[in-house]
Parts: sequence; structure tokens; C-alpha cells
Amino acid sequence: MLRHDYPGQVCSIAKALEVIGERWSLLIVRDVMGGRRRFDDLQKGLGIARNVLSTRLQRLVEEDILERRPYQESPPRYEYFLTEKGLDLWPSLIALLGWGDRHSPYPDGPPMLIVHKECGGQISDRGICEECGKLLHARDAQALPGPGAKALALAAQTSE
Amino acid sequence: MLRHDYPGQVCSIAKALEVIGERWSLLIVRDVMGGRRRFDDLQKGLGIARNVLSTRLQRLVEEDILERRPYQESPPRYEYFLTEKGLDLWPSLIALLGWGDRHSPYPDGPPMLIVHKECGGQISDRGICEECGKLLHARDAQALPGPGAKALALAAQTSE
DNA sequence: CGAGTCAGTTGCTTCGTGCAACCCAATGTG
DNA sequence: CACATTGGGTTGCACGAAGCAACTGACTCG
Repeated sequence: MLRHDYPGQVCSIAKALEVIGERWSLLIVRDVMGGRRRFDDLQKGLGIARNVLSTRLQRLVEEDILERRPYQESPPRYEYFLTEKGLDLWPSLIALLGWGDRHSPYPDGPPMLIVHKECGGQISDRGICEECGKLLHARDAQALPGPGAKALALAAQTSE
Repeated sequence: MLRHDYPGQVCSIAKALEVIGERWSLLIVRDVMGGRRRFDDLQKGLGIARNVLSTRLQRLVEEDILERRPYQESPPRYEYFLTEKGLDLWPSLIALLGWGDRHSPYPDGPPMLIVHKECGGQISDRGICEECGKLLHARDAQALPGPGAKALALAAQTSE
């Protein structure tokens, strides 16, 4: 997405998309949620152009979705963390993940599984643990490589 | 969003965004879900450029999210309906709606409420009825104007 | 003292988007 | 009958966002 406004739209979906509907934004949030916090790490992981990553991070910080924290001075280096607002995107992310899994599945199964930290149960696309039935939030969950990730790791090996 | 691919990403979120992450796509789905089915109607409601709407609709049809059905011949006129795959975007939409409502609220309250058809209860951002506790799907829900819609209707009146 | 790391910025090109105008068949209006 | 309007688009142009590669600048490591 380009411009960050949908003029004339009065709807919280449109408002949400103004902020996180830009190309790459949600994927950046996903990666930060998964533990990538540094510029180069994000850039390599996503294959995004550096200037675009730079503007996206700035915007996500402005919108209070990410927080930029120095982890050393001289030279100044920063890490990006999710704010509460950013963490709260988790239900939207797993809803999209679920939809993707159901309708454009990978041949060997999902490359990523979301499990409940406490009991290890799989988490549905509504964020409910299928083992214990609890309604979960971002901090209760953990991403693990799924069956589809194996084929991938293999492909990565052979290309090296 | 622009190109519809995120090269090198192996993740169902990225796959989902390839399809519905383009600018306007999700808003089109939202509008069709709300009963708008015709080209001009969508164009006016969204304020989207006609050529862009045209390409978006084609792509959504290609991706089996919308179905294009003629409702008259000569001159041929078409309506767009959601497929099962399209309807299944509902959980993602209400998750985004919920996030928008929580973090960028409208001053007079949400402009749109999602309620359970059967019991009239409000539906949470996980798609669970807060009245009867059932886990719901697109067909169980209905959108109603919320408190924030009044101020809007007023603004629309005065501008006429 | 040269190579590498990290977090960007700069410049250029390409491609997606917004906008307005046009097209065409049929239908409504005076 | 002439003329405007509706519906569903297509075409052409201008502009801004994204992709790519190169560069910067402060430091560290061997």
C-alpha cells in the first residue's frame, strides 16, 4: 500500500490499514515479534530495500507500534521492540496466518506453528488454545517451525 | 502494497498478504461483505480510482476470493460475491477492526458494531459472541452502525 | 592497518496509483 | 425523437513509492 490514508473512509478497519496496511509493515511486526530486533537482521530476513525498511521503521515508531531503544552508544546502535499496541496486533497476525494456511497451503504443511507456551497446545486462528481452551494473547504464544519448514531448510542447505 | 509477492518469504502471513495485502483489497472485501456488490457502488463508496478498482476486482476474482456473476445481459452487468475463501477473511477483518477500535478510536465511539444475528450480542475481535459465548463465522454476524456513526451521518447531512 | 559490522542515507530507475476523460449499450425524460 | 444518465469498464498522463546499488561514518577485530 502506498499513501497511508484512505480518504473518506470511516471505519476502524480502514484506520488500522492506514497504519499497518503499507507493504512490509505487518511482516516487520511479525519478525520483531519473532525476535528480530536489529536493522540488518530485519533487512536480510525480509529482503526489503534498506531505504524502505528505514522509512517503515520510522513510521512504526511514530505510530507507537515499535519502540526504538539504544543498546550501545558510540557508535549508536538501536533495537526495535514492540509496544503494547504492537503486541496487540497478534490476533490479526494469527488470523491472517490461519487464512493463509487454510487457503494457500504449503505442500508439506505449514512452515510455522503457533503453540501455547504453558501447555504446548496448538493455537487456532482465533487465538484459542486447542489443548486447554484458553483465550490467549501474544505473550502466551510461541512460534515453532512446522512440518513445511523441513523442506525449506533442505532447500537452503543445497543452495549453500 | 504493491507487488503481490514477497520473494523469499516462507510464511503463510506473507502468502496471505500477497493476495489481500494490496492497497484497497481488504476494504473491497469488507464492502462486499457489507452488501455492496456493483462496480459503481464500490467505486463511490471507497473513493478509489476506477482503473485500480477494476484491476483489484480482477485479481480478487482470479484468487477465488470474489465471484463475478452477471445479473443481466445486454448490456452485460455484473455483481461481485464473496466465495467461501473470501468469507473466511471475516476473522482477519474483525481482528483488524478490533485493533483499530482499541488503538485509534473515534471520538464518539466505534462507527460500526458487529453483532450476533441470532442473539444480538456484540462480537469480540476473536469472533466470539459476548452474549452467548459461541465461536462465530461470517454468516453468523451482522454489521450495524455504532455510536460513532451518528456524528458522521450529521456531517454528511450538513455537507449536502 | 585493512576488513568487517551496523545503521542508516543518497541517487537513480521502474512500477503502482490517482485523476480525468473517454467508450459503449441500454434506459429514462421531455 | 433528441438528449442525458447509468453501469462497467478502458486509456493516457503525472506523480510518488518501491527496488537496487553504492556510499558514509563510527567503531571493532585480527
